[in-house]
Amino acid sequence: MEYNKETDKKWQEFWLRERTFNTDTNDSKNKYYCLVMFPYPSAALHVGHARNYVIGDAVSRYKRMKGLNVLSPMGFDAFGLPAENAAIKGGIHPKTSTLNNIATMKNQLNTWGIGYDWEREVISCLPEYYKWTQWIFTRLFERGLAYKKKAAVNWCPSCMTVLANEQVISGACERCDSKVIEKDLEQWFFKITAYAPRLLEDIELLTKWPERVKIMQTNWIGKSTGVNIDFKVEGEEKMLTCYTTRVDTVFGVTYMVLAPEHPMISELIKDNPEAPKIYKFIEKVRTQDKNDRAAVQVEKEGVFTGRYVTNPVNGKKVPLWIANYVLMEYGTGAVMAVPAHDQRDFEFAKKYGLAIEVVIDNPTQHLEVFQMTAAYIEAGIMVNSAQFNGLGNREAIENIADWMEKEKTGKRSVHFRLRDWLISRQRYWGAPIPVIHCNTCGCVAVPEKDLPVMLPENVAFKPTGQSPLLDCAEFLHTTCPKCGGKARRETDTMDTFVDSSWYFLRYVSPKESNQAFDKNVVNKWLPVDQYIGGVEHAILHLLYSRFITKVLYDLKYIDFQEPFAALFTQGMIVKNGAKMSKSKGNTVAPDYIIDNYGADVMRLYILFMGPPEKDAEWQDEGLLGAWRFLQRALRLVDMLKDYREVKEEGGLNNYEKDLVRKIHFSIKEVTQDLEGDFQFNTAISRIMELVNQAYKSINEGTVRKEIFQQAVDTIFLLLSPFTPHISEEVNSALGFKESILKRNWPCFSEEYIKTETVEIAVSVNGKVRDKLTIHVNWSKEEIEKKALTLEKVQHFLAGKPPKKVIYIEKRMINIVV
RNA sequence: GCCGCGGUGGCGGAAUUGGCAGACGCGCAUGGCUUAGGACCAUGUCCCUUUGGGAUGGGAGUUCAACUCUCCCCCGCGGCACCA
Repeated sequence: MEYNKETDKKWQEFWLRERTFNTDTNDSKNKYYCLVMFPYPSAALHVGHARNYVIGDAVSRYKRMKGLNVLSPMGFDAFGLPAENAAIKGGIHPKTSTLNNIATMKNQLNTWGIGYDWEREVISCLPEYYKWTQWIFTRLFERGLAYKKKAAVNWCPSCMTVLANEQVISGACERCDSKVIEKDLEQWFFKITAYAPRLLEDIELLTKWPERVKIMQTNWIGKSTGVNIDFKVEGEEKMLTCYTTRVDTVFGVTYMVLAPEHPMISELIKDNPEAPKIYKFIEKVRTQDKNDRAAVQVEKEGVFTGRYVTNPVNGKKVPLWIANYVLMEYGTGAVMAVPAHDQRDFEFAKKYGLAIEVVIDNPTQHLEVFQMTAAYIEAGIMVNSAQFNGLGNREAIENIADWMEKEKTGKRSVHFRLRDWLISRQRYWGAPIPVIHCNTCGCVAVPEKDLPVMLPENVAFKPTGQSPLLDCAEFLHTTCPKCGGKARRETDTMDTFVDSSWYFLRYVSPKESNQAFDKNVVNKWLPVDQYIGGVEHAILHLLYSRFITKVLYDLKYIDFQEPFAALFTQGMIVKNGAKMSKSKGNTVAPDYIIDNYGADVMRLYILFMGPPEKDAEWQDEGLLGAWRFLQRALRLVDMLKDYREVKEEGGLNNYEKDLVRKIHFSIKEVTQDLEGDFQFNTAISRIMELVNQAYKSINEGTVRKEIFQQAVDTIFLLLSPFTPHISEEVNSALGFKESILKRNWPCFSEEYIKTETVEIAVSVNGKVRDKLTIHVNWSKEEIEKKALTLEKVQHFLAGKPPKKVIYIEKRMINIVV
């Protein structure tokens, strides 16, 4: 039997014709929603991309054969910067290039034999989709969860737009790697911080998510518990609130520090003759790029405000400073400084000659301030802390917090590292934010009947730092939906992560023109049963999607709180030790492989190369191995066709027994591998062993045709999620009329796997010395007796009786001498 | 610095969860077939000083038995990071 490009084509057309992958969502019985993260449309896919879809397809095909009603849709995350940047360079409109790329990509996915329900295709840059992205925005806006504010934001000077916190990687833009600077700008935010506690708590519900993703989200949300303390500013009624997790050190405060961005600074220094100097310092810090400012090794710098504050626990007056090491975004932007027990404060105090006071003593060696070269941050005994002296500092944290709450000098408080999600972008290729600015009514959401706010196509979209839509008069000028007066449209567009934070809801009813999704169907089909994608989305996309899902839940549009029941994150394919990328020139193009070997060879190798959740090194020779294996398996089909009927009377002979056992054992193992954590690599190696056994039995003994046929049939049934074209071909050659997907996944019986005899290892002092074939009914004593007579064992016994004998059933016997 | 993941032949990787380390595949070697190459078939393939000894990053420990458990250390990858 031959396998070639025509085979691929034949079956791809067959699936299309038979509507094999089109799912009726009205029937949700035995539903299984298998979702692969929708891609950004790119023209040049490499095998690294292919891995994603091949894994998803293997899962979807396997589940179909298990009798589940599988929904497997695909779409495109089609807004975004690359198309816009390419357009600026090459002059092709982003819409044109994006739609072209989509066509190319769909075609590629088809040639790989990936089965999707293309009637449910979702393209985020088309008005019928982004209408509902805008609608979701207006839902959030109405609840006060979308708001505009002037804030210090991350600005990428190369992309000429703002970035969400999540898009800043070590102080650089995640897309272009330029250093991000801070700017004060009026921007739109989603109030994801309001959901921080739930986003954190509900991680517990995600039992089928990888641990590492959950940890990353936990860290990103970054909960910390501590105490807010009000320090009174001397000579004013004003209070300055600081946040600390180390309330045990509160008696050791010797100064207080504000972030340079702190809003009260101007007021506090207005009478200070040194004010210009202070402003100069603040300016200097703020124009520093974020990465540099955040680096630990950066010298701590600060300036005295001329003001003093009072520590409420002991009435001590301490100086108030401004310093580069305090962040406005975290806590309250004000920090109580305890140089004796915080390394940053210690360095700062040393540099500016500020007091240092020990309040936690080292139990093993008494601390003297003048001898200290670093802050003492270990556990210790409270000193100089009034009634708390003598306590361990760990328990003092709770005691002091209780006391301060009672005295009303402080209040327990929880802080999150998570920031609100900055969703506005000053770029063209995105969904317009559906808001109208009216001089009398203020910010007004565009009413649902006026959605979508269409993105005009005829726009000069050079990045200038301002939104390109500002230059489009017919877009900009409008009337206020409330008062009908002259008004102006919002010209910023939305972060593409807004588009992708709800697309999984759209697939179940993609053609809906009156609502974002059909509530009934969504509630039946979601949460997604299996979500598959790259680990690079561990924080951004997955956190945003969880957030939007919770918002929609609260607004009663859906009745589930988490969008993805199970998550699988596959590893990258690397070549020469590096991630595949065009710029590195180490990509491997699937087209070449498809042309020369066929889709199934590529699919098989990709799945065989290693555990799917781990990175894997691409080796061209590996393809050859997959090719050889499939040829070898196909030759069995030819052999079966010309097989002479064997006259065999009575029960099975040993060759037949071995083959039958291997058939059942393989089904068992492959099923287990697929039911577990998608261990395709070991599943495939099991099938290889079955093929090897088939050859062995046929070559060395006589095997009845029906048993041989059962072996061949099983091989291709088990292979079919991985190599669907070949499997369909064989399935049809064996006389089956319907798609192999309509057949049941094979069953096994333990009865056939059992053996009467088994070979066990015989070890002496834990070291294997010999083998022994035993009958499964033998008692431990019998086996022991046999083992002790073995020559190799005798050698080690040297005439003495064994000290101890341990028998592990059907595995080994260990003799201790 | 903190958190997480990982380290097994020449290579990708297995190991029933404490029970025969190296399944399966690549590569390599020898032979067969072939005008030749490829493909295919067969056999072999951890190392050594071989009645034996040594090997799962290094070192210790628990155990009859450790890739697997415990402790210390080294290396690689990923996330977070002046978070008070």
